[in-house]
Amino acid sequence: MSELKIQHLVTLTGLLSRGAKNNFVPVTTTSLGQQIHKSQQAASQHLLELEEAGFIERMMSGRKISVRLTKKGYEQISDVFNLLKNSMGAVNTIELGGTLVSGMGEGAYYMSLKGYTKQFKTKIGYVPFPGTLNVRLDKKEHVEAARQLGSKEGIKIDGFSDGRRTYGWVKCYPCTINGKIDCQLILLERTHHDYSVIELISETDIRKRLVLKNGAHLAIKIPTE
Amino acid sequence: MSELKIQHLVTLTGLLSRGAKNNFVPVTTTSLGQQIHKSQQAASQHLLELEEAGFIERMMSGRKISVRLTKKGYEQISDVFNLLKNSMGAVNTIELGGTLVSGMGEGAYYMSLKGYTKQFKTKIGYVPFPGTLNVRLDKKEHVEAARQLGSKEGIKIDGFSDGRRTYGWVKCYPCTINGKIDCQLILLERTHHDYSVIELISETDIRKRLVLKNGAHLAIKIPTE
DNA sequence: ATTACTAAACATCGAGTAA
DNA sequence: TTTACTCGATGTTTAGTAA
Repeated sequence: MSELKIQHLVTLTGLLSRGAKNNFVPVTTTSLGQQIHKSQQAASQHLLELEEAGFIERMMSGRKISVRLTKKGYEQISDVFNLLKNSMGAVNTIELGGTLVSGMGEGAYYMSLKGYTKQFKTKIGYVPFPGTLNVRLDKKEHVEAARQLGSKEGIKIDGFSDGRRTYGWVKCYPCTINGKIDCQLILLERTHHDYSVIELISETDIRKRLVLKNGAHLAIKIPTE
Repeated sequence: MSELKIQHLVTLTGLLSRGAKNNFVPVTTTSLGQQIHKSQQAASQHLLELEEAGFIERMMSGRKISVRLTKKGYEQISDVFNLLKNSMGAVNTIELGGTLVSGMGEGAYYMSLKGYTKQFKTKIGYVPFPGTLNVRLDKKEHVEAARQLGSKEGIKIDGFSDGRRTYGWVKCYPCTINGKIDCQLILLERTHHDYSVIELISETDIRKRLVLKNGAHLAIKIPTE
């Protein structure tokens, strides 16, 4: 990762933020210590060690110190920055894996109600094929990830009432199956305590398109942000 | 700086780069140890402590571990990233301070030679007012910064010969005086071993414009990059 | 005021090892 | 195989203090 001792990165960053990239800037070990939440003595030692390692240049005028980063020092901090940048950009998808199971058939019924289909048309752009794909998540961590998904923003289909009973909201999350088929993972208000089986809807009949039988394994990717 | 122990930042970054932002990802303490250049035991301990501090969630299936970052964990690493980002962007100017002194008068003579003025006109856009502003740098670190400036790229005015003698190159660095007047700091081949007095040229007569007497204090800012 | 030394307290690490 | 414990070695920080 780096020649730089990790503890010194903080100190180096403190110096950088004081403008020590190009200029010698005056630094007292006391103020630097406060900045890095360490003692005056620690700051003093860090400066000595950073100089020894060639990351900074120190210049004493009387008892005062001025410091600036060397090329090497700046490059080190820059390396760490890039590492962090790359790591942060790394993952913006949630990946789930599971087994296709037969639904109860109720999903198909509910999702084809006028109260829902009108909203689907405007909010996800199509009326779903009648019938949901039910996928059992086999791994603990995938169930947990699905639960986490529930706390994120999705496309909200509002609930409604037909006078006799009420129908809960549905949240849609665009995703892909096996990297090929675009579909929506839906979370239902009425079942939102069980994340071990998820439901997927799509414009076309996915079972037919992928020639899927119950027991087939599916990989589902959900982009986030 | 952060609630996060600095030593754990590396571990957290390692997890992040494995995609542990949204998904639980399987992690063995041995492989994590290798990734962060520490032992299996250290990695194990880091995970325990990171969980305790609320930065990650661990999930054990048998002897295997899956891990993902919590919101708090991601925010912490994101904070560090932003801190670094801000620090890195912080300073792109060199700042010098010094006292106005009377020049030898030779600067004025040399700079008004045809061999130079023709190049000034094309390379910095004007023919400088005849006469340079000499500024004595009073602080050690400013002299050092000026020396450092010499190793950077500037606008190069080539030397020339009039048949009897040769005249050295001049490097120009755009800068401002007291945040107001645009001018050029010039480094001369013939004097480039002494950085304790710098010379400034400008299109107009700076002494008059700023009503400067010898002994006046000047602040000079030189943008870099 | 300042830097930086010493010595003791504290933290971190890895070898060995249990489960 | 794993994870994670104990414990001795090593590294780091701080209090006290000299200069």
